[in-house]
Amino acid sequence: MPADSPLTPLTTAIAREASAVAGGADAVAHLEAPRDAGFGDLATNVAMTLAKAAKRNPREIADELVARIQADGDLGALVQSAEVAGPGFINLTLSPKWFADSAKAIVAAGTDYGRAQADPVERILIEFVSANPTGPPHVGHARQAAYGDGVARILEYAGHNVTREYYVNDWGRQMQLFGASVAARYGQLFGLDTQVPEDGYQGDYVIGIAELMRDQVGDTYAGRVNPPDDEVLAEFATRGRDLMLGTMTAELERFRVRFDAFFSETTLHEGGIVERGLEALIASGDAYESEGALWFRTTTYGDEKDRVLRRSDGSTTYLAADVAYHLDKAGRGDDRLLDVLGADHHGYIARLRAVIAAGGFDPDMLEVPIVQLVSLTEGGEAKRMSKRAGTLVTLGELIDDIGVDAARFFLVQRSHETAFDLDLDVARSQSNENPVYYVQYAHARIAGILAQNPEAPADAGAPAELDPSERALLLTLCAWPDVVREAERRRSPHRVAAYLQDLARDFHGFYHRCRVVGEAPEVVAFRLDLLRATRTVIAMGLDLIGVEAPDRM
RNA sequence: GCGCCAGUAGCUCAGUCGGAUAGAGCGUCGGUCUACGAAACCGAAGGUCACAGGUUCGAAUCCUGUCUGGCGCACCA
Repeated sequence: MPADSPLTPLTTAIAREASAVAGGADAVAHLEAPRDAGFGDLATNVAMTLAKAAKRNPREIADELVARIQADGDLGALVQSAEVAGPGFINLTLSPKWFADSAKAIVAAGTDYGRAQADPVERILIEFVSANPTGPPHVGHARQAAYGDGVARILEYAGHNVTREYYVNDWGRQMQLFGASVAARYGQLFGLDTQVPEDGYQGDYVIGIAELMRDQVGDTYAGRVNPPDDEVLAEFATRGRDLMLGTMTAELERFRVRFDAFFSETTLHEGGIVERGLEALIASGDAYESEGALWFRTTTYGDEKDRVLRRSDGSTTYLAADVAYHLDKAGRGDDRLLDVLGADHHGYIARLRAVIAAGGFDPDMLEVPIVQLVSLTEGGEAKRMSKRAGTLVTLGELIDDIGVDAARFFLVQRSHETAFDLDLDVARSQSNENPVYYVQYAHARIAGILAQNPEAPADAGAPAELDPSERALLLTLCAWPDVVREAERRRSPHRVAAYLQDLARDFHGFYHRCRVVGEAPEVVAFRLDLLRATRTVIAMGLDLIGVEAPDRM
């Protein structure tokens, strides 16, 4: 059973009273942290939002609302004090009983706290990474992987049905060049003077692929690669792809990212699906012949210019395959398609929407989150990365360097819409300057206390007094369902990371001011609930961004 | 030239369905371990929210314009 924030009943009750004050106008009471903790536990500006509709002074509305809150039996018991401040804010201080009840409720909800809030529930297909199988995944792919998988986890947590898919660009000129490059490296393993094509793949990893291939087939092709014939090239391309995809998925799995499906571009060509897609576009009038080529009239759907589908030499473009692929995806019965693309592909969005629209689907079913670039900093200086020079940092190297937990945390820490610098020195450090350990440490500390099995009576009642740090911690716990909802709605895993830092900070503050073991029974009972609730929320939050929650560090 | 993303503290960035004195981490300075883990806590300094107009009782947030940076504008993928 999905569990709401303990604040929800309060919010609706206050909205109800506010509406009554404003003569029945619709009221949404937004409860949020006040500017200063000294003002109370929560603040609401509901009186100000109603001022216009009710044509009354906001302070007047606020005064009346406060009187009604104090007069109401149920609300009065939960609210210790309510006062009007500033232009019409109402500051609320809640009773210890409310805090104790709320902590209990969160503990009772367990891992259902904040879960399954999606409305409506959708079937969602998310495609991400989709790196060409001609080289190892690099840091940019790592960010897309951390983002895409984080979004997928959050969507699942929210209750959606999610499928993760990887589109494999295993067709065309790049694959041929890759095959030729592997063939050359393979030949070199047998002492042949075979050269990687000038515009081919020069990276050393191709040697590794060639070695793996030699392990598989021995010297079978040794006599046929100098120079290679078409059949041999095709064989090397196919095998090279499979091997590269193998290391790709192994690296991603190490990064805790798994896909439900890999969709091969080649199957679209060989199955005649690309041709069928083009025919459909011609039939619907969305494609036309001009200058010897076949064009997709994407301008109809808001693109800047029309795009070529089949070149004048008869070969099809990348877009032609993507037409087939997206028509296929749109027709599978999903409610929503997410294509996570890198910033260098954002010009492609209009084309993709055109495909969806031309296929007769609602173009709004397609969402294309763009992940901005990530660069690395080390020793205070930008780490230069070049594909040509082979100084590209791979996902595997990043993991070996800073670890999966730090890599995933850092890569989703910032909004995907912002280009950012990842400071390797900070990410590497196992000290207080590393936010991922800061959060994990809070989890481990709680586990340490709970391992002592402190005991408390079940019906202890609420403490008479609360420490400010107890109030702050519980109120932050109350925000969890909102954080998840925002992260889901806006496809923003970074909100989860930021929240975890807030929560860990509140916990560490609480830890330093409040002991658990050896206090009065009702105090132990309340604080144990706080610990359990915090541990659960931290563990769930970390899981949503693919980071582990250790009991010991 | 056109389009997308951005410009907020020394650095890296949150905050942008308009709300009180704009936040965090790191860095800097100063404190705190004979009690559940100091990978921690407490305090201090640090800002013309790129700039200029506009809307509003109220703007980092909305509108217009300008400047700066990244990325993209293929019969490449």
